[in-house]
Amino acid sequence: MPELPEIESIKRDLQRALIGKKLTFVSIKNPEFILKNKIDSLKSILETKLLEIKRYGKYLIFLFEKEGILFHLGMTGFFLFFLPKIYKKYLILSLKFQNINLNYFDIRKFSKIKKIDKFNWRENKELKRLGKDALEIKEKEFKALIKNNKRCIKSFLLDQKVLAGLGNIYTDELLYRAKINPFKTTDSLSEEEIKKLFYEMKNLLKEAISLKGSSVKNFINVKGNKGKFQEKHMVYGKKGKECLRCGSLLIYKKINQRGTTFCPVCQAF
DNA sequence: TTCAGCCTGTCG
DNA sequence: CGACAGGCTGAA
Repeated sequence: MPELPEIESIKRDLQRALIGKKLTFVSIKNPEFILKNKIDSLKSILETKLLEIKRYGKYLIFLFEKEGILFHLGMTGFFLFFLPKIYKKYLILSLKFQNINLNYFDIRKFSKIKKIDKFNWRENKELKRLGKDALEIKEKEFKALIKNNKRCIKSFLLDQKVLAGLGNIYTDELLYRAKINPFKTTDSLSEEEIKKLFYEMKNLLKEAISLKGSSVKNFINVKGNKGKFQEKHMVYGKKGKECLRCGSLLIYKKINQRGTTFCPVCQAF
């Protein structure tokens, strides 16, 4: 479910509420899930303070005094400061930070939770194989990555090993804004197009973060509220509708098993 | 590079 | 009922 802007929104909400607080109680509500994630126990973080929360790509990293915990929310993972009845059956983990309860849920159970080394958290196996974070990457590095590649631009943007953070919503929205056909190969892009792509990516992500992410179906933030960026979507989930720029009908095709919506005219091949 | 698989829900 | 869903992995 969540891509970079959603994870960043979650991170900011969690930070505001939890930094400096001591983890006083942990309760595992779905032992099979925790077992599958190979977490033997969470004792090492109990009774220690939460010092920092980081985001890298679509990962969230909680740094406690002695150890870190990494979360990847998959398609349908979410945190809430309360426990609604309707979500009880999806509850994985309950954490108590002094006076605040934090519950972690996952509907489809594609998420990942791991204990990681606090000091070298970036060296963790999962994080190490990610490319540069989409918010942090510099124009020069972005250019170099693109030139070093020759598959279609959509697969390139989606590949977390190259660029971390973009998912299906934001790649479609980005390619629409940059007026680039998702099937175009990276080596066919002009300097102009690459530059446009880079700046549109930064703007798109910043705008999405400022509106607290996109809530198309499941995404809710820590307080249970929806994001607002879905109101700004131009193509995602709009196949068959008219392009807001030129009026042509938006087309839907699959790329890498992912639904892809684009305007055949504005984003001509 | 493709494609089933991981799971659960919803929509047509 | 099948197709699809903000993701990702591992095997052919």
